[in-house]
Amino acid sequence: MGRQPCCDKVGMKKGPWTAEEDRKLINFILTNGQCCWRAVPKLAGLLRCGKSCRLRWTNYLRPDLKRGLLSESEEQMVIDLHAALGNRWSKIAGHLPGRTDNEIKNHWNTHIKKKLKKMGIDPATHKPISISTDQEAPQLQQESAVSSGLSEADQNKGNEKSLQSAITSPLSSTDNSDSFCTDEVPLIEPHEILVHGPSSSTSYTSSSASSGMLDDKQFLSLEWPEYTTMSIWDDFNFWDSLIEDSDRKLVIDPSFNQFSRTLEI
DNA sequence: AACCCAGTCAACCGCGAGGAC
DNA sequence: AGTCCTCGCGGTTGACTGGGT
Repeated sequence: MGRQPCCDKVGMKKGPWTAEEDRKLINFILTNGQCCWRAVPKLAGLLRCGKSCRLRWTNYLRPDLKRGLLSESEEQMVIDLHAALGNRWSKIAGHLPGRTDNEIKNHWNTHIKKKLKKMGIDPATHKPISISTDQEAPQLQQESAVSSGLSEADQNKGNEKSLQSAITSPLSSTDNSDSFCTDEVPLIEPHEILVHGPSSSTSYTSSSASSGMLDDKQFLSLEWPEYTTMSIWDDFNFWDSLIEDSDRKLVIDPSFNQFSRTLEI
């Protein structure tokens, strides 16, 4: 029996997403939550396969995504995690809140690989490419290991274990109690996304929002605002605009995995 | 101005894991 | 136990962009 295609390719649209498609998908997910992806395009009125919808959402439309280049500390963390985990991008992404596996993978292939090679480090093994030809490499590698808290022995054996030491100093947290288990992909749990109101900082946390949880009664039905132009993120980040709006909170309904924008009463 | 080329990144493809039946 | 289905992952592709000539 042949493998079934992920979708009926006839009539399916491919290629870049249009603003209208984005709007439809966002609308649908905000209204219905993330359910069976296969059903999403049909229900949302999209001529896309479910896989494409899921990818678009997770890699681009999700509200908890950071945009822009990885910071130095994020980059260092990617290097450390890659040394421990290899090309397990989703695991690596799990330790970098707001970053996607695709984003990290791309960044690795386009920036970090080159950077490491320049430093005389083999990006695949994280070892010096050639000690005789590049005297800088050992020192640099040592620096890297020191900064990450990984000993060479750690790197050579028990990668999963050594990772623990690497990830207990995540950029995202000064409190180690919040560090992630390596086997867990700490995608932001719905109940964890919360934009604080005027009383707190404008930033939102993906690691611990317990102190800011809202009562269920505070959820109000969502009305997606009328952004009529192209990709609503292109000129400004819509979610940021929500965040910065001190009168509103952005939360996800924990029971339905459903986004709701709530008004602070 | 036109062309070429390398870099970047969004999106696609195919596979494996895991759950339901 | 076997089959089917869905989802998620990692590798790859290809469109787009900016710099160089």
